[in-house]
Amino acid sequence: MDIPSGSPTKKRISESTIHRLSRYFRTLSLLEKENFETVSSKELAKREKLTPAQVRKDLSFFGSFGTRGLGYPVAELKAKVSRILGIDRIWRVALIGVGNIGSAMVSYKEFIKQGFHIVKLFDNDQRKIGSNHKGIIVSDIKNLRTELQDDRIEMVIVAVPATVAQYIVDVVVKAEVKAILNFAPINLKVPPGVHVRNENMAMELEYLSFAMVNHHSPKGIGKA
Amino acid sequence: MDIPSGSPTKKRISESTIHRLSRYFRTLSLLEKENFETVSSKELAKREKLTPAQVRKDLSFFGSFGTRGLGYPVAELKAKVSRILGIDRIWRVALIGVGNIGSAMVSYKEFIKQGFHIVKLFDNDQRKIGSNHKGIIVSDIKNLRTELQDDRIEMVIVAVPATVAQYIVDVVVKAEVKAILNFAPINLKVPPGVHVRNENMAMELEYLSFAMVNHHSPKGIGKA
DNA sequence: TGTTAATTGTGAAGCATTTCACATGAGTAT
DNA sequence: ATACTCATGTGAAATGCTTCACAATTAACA
Repeated sequence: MDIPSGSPTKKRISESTIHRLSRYFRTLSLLEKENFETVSSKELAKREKLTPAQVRKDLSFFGSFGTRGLGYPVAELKAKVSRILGIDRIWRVALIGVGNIGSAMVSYKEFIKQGFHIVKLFDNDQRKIGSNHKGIIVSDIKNLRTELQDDRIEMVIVAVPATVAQYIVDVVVKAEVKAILNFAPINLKVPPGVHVRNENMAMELEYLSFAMVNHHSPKGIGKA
Repeated sequence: MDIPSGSPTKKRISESTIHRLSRYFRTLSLLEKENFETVSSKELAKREKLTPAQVRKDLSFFGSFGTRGLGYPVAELKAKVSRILGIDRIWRVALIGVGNIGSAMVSYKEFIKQGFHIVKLFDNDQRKIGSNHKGIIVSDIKNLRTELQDDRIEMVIVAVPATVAQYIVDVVVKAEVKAILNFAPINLKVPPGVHVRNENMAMELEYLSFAMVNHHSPKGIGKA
């Protein structure tokens, strides 16, 4: 339906392409608010600091969504991209660990905007269990496995200390959750078929640090 | 001492290599705690789910740190990597926007561990200005430019609403700060020579979403 | 209705990154 | 000493990603 039919060989789509699709989605939402009817690959590229060819190639992996001479219909393309990313629906998400980062994530607007609904919170701290965060009552982590299953949770966000993250994830895996966003700074072990993405804010600061000490100009050719 | 001298052609180092160096650094810290004297590219690769060749190639861009037949000396390699990344020193960081994410970042352990010291906080909310977060008094954002300069801030973390992020960043740029970690979901415009990295947690959830709807798991999660 | 201008979609070329494969050097044991 | 083993460092091959360049297609307008 969305992918050109008669293509039996599912090409591997690169991680970079998917990340760019996320960015296109965000920009398309903005363009929609700005009342653009259509947008060219040129304009989209300009806003994302990419080449027009890159934009067209990314989209072409999934179909032909534009009109030659005109560009892409904004609303329609946005719908297609959200379909491709799988965010044309609601995902039921649980957050494990209501500490500093966890609390921030409960209120993180970008999640809700894109269909990620945090519907359960877990913690092991008696002072937090039973308390209310943005309308959600914190559950005891003792019941993690059963509650994840009973509530048909599809994704979890792990925001617990590194020391217990693997233990928690083992339980999450037993509850047959197949997608994990991990904030703990460790390499989690999961069986095949379970997807893990790591979020580590220090890595981006480290990149900045590297860039600064090497005097790389962001655009350009190395050394000043 | 660090980079092979007499190499006039500074090869461009890829973003992936830098990110992997961050990961090596973290793993080397762990290995050090586990009392490993040396580590082979094979072992490092296993822990990071990479190939040994990848590890060796990454390191080889910066010098020869290993001993044939033996591997790499853990403590020494860790020191070299931290030198390469520029985290063998303290960076003076300011955090702008003490909201949900901002507050979480003040307490984020990975920053301190790697030399990123948040020494200033800014907000525009009168109720927050003057309050104390982990020993730091929140400053009025009105004084942003002068205080950034007076306190010799080298990096800023922008955790303000998207609507005001560009305005804030313009001030930050005027204060001659050259490195920005941006949590606002917009594409910031900065002049050449200013480094920006974006952090958007929703993007990783979107990647998970994509992975789930495309790549069915081996055991088959019943989705049609 | 024909001509012009715009912009897509896409093979192919051009780069960049990863992996291979092996010579090389270091340590160890006899 | 010599032989043997291990694991690095690195050109070269393989793979993957981005950009180019242009035919194809559409809208606008005379």
